[in-house]
Amino acid sequence: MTRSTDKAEQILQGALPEFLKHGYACTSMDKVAQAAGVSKQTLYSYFSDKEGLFTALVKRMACQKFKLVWSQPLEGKPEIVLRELAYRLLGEVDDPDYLCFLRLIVAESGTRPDLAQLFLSNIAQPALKILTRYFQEHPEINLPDSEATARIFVGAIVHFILTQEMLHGKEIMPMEKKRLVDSLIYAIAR
Amino acid sequence: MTRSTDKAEQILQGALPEFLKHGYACTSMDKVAQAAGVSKQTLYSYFSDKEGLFTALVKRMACQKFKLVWSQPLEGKPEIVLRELAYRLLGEVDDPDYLCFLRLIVAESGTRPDLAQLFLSNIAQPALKILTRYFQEHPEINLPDSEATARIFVGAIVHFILTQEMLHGKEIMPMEKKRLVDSLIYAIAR
DNA sequence: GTCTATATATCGATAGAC
DNA sequence: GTCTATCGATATATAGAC
Repeated sequence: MTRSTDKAEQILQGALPEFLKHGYACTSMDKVAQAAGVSKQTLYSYFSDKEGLFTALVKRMACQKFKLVWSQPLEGKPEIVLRELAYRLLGEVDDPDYLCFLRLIVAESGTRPDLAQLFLSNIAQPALKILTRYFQEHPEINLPDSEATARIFVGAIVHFILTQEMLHGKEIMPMEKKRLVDSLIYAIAR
Repeated sequence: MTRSTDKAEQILQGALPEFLKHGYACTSMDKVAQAAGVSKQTLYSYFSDKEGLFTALVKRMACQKFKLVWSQPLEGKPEIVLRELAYRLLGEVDDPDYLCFLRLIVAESGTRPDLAQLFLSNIAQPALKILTRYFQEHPEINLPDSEATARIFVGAIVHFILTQEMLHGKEIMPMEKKRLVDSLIYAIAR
């Protein structure tokens, strides 16, 4: 690893919390420079402009920091595996940075569709594929459409995170995780 | 209706497409004034500042333009009713403004939790309540938890809209609406 | 009440010293 | 290569003419 990539890393690490907290428009290059401990000119020597820095940062987050880590393959009794999987997904939002990252992707998806698709192909799609494959390899669950059912499973959980955590529904329309997971498993693997 | 509220209406109508298209930060008061056909000073005579205008606009959208309209109560055979309901929800995103509105709510939910909660209580929660009630009044579907199941139903559809339309997943990981709806009804009302 | 003109601040990006 | 200083553009918000 060369010295220049170290500096780039330093910049990206400084920029990360700024963009996560304030979003693209409300993050200034001055703040990034200050947070990274370098001058503004150094920023522009490593990244072409604000857009380039942001793009590099989102790629880094989608490919490293928030990359889906489902190391071990799914094996075992459906009710156990699906319950374990549901709680693992629900647990990801215990990281506040992850919520901010999701918010950022949605917020910028209108003007930066390529970043949204990068998120999908690196995070959402792998999860769906693993789950789809599990359904296919366990015909005892007897599903008519493994892929569509995988989307229902993931969708119910993502929607729960969206409403409860991201949109602050916890306080006005609370729902216990256990009730959602129980009903989800009843619906799919009863 | 007084003359002043007419003018306020005119401003809000001009501001609507600007905020929907560009988001809060990238919408300038100059552009709003131009779009509404009034001077900038008139803006500030009807609204205290940019924040006040934006808040009033989101309230208007949540209470009027995008308010959930489920006039007729849900009645009939579960498979028919649920299918009809699913397609009605999926059809709402044929309005591009609705997608932008959702994006805006999510984008600003970090710094404006009150607006996110306004969206939930005026749009998301009523939908869940109506569906929950339908489940409760149709015990032949035999669900262990009506409220949790309603969240699964709505969640699967919202997640579909989120990934396919908002995050532009249509092009890289397409899924037919019919497959999702079929599997959803199989999972819940089989 | 409404418009033109402007005050003040901050942004992204750059030029020049070392 | 890195920093300090600054340019030009644009933002919110306001003051004064009519």
